[in-house]
Amino acid sequence: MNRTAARTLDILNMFAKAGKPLTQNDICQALDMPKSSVHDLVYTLLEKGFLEYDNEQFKTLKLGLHLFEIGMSVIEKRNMVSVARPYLLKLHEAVHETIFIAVEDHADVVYLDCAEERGIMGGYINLGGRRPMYCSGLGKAILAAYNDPQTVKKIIKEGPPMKAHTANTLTTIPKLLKELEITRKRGYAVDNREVEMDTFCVAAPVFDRSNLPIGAVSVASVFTRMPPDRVEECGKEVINTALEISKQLGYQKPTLY
Amino acid sequence: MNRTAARTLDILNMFAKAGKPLTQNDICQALDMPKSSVHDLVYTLLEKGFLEYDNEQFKTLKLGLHLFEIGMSVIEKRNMVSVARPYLLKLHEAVHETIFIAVEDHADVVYLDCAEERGIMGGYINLGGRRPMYCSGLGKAILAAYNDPQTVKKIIKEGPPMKAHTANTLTTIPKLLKELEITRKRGYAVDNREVEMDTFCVAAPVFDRSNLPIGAVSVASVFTRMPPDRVEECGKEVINTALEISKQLGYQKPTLY
DNA sequence: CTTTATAGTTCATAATTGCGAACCGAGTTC
DNA sequence: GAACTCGGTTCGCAATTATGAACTATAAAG
Repeated sequence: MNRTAARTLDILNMFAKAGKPLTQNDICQALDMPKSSVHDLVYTLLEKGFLEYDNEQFKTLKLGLHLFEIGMSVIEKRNMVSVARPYLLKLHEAVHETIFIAVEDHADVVYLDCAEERGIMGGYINLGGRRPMYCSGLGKAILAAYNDPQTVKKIIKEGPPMKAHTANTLTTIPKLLKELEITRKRGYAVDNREVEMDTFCVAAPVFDRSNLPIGAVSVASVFTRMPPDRVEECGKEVINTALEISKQLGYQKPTLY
Repeated sequence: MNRTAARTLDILNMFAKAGKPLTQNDICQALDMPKSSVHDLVYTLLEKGFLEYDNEQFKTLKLGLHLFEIGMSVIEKRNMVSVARPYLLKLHEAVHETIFIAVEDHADVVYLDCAEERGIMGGYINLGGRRPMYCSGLGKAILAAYNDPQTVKKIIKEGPPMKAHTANTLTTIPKLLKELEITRKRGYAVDNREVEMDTFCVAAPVFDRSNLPIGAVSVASVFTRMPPDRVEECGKEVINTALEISKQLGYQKPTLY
């Protein structure tokens, strides 16, 4: 790896994680780099608009708007999102819950878009944010769609060890595989308070023209609003929506899933 | 400037602009770099998740999802957007047109958020996208708010020369300054087909606690839907919305604007 | 099946970058 | 007001990176 390039990218990552303006010195400490080296890279990042000075505090830095621009261009080109949008809105109309669409990335799901006022979930989820696949409805929908224990194991092992977020979290691969078996039969995945005390989701996978799962759609709600018959209803809706999106993306197989 | 860092960032920019997967060779040509140098940097960008291989075509590269994550984190921290969102939705309810919120960046406005189904504007505008300030309602709202010809000149000169996008575009600084004078008196800015043949916008500036304009809100529509009395109506609404948002951000002065 | 073209990889050495130490400037403390 | 602190800047030599040329892999053409 090229050290200079790696350091440059590490600095960007650091700012993204930090969530607050930082000084050059903060970078030195966190990344264990000499001041003079940080100085040179920060200068370049400033020149290129990837960093800017914060107006509030003297000599503190933050990520430049330019990175927002680049970030948006990433998903504009992944056209699942644009194809899916009208379907997400329709699903939202139908169930009046927050709708998410996400893709797999390493052992996580990454939230790409939502239909609903942001913040109604208590601000837990940000677009661009991540969750481990094993404890997310979206993640389990995708994993179930692979229909292959080996693939599931491989994916999960790419990420950090499974850990309990709540009493309901599945923390071993056998438990997860059994749950995926049920998910496949049921047709939709369920997150029954596996990552937060009160959230409850149902989710279904989206396939592309090569019949591989490329993402998932979810209906996210709170536990108290989801008695069994409501779960069933939302499950049917989310399966339908995911299937319609899949068809738009060239999915052929008349769904045995 | 640090050449390695600059090249690394240039590669990211190139992918963002390109809008399609690229090969290492494409990079060599576009950025005039030797193959071996590109190779090293691409390797690092891949390792760090800033680039990934495209599944469709062998050995072509595209921007990694990780950059979407970073991009979103940029605006999460600029809290005007989160504060503004409910107001944008309310304004949308009131006027049933597409609502945008944008900030200034160099001589451009950058679109940060919208309320309305994406794509209703014919896909002209993407969140994260840019327009020159001089031919955008949002831009003119911000410029008018500075209330200082020197500042306006300085900002406009940061960008490329003013150029006509349509017959209505203002292409000289004196014309622009005169228009800003009218804008100030009227209270809202107008884009009367200055950048596209049929779009018509009204916009008003958003201020922060130091009473400086930090962005603007617009109602974007098409020319045929905007007779004078409708413009007046939307103008009043957008001024109100911008003011409410400004107040939330600590704006004090009871608005002489 | 040989040739040509295209894209990527490797490697030794020239060219650039990294870094310690010294320095600056603006606050704070004693 | 001397001494200390915290953040940033400068500079010359040691350490790392960049690169041309040679090489590999794969696909397309003859």
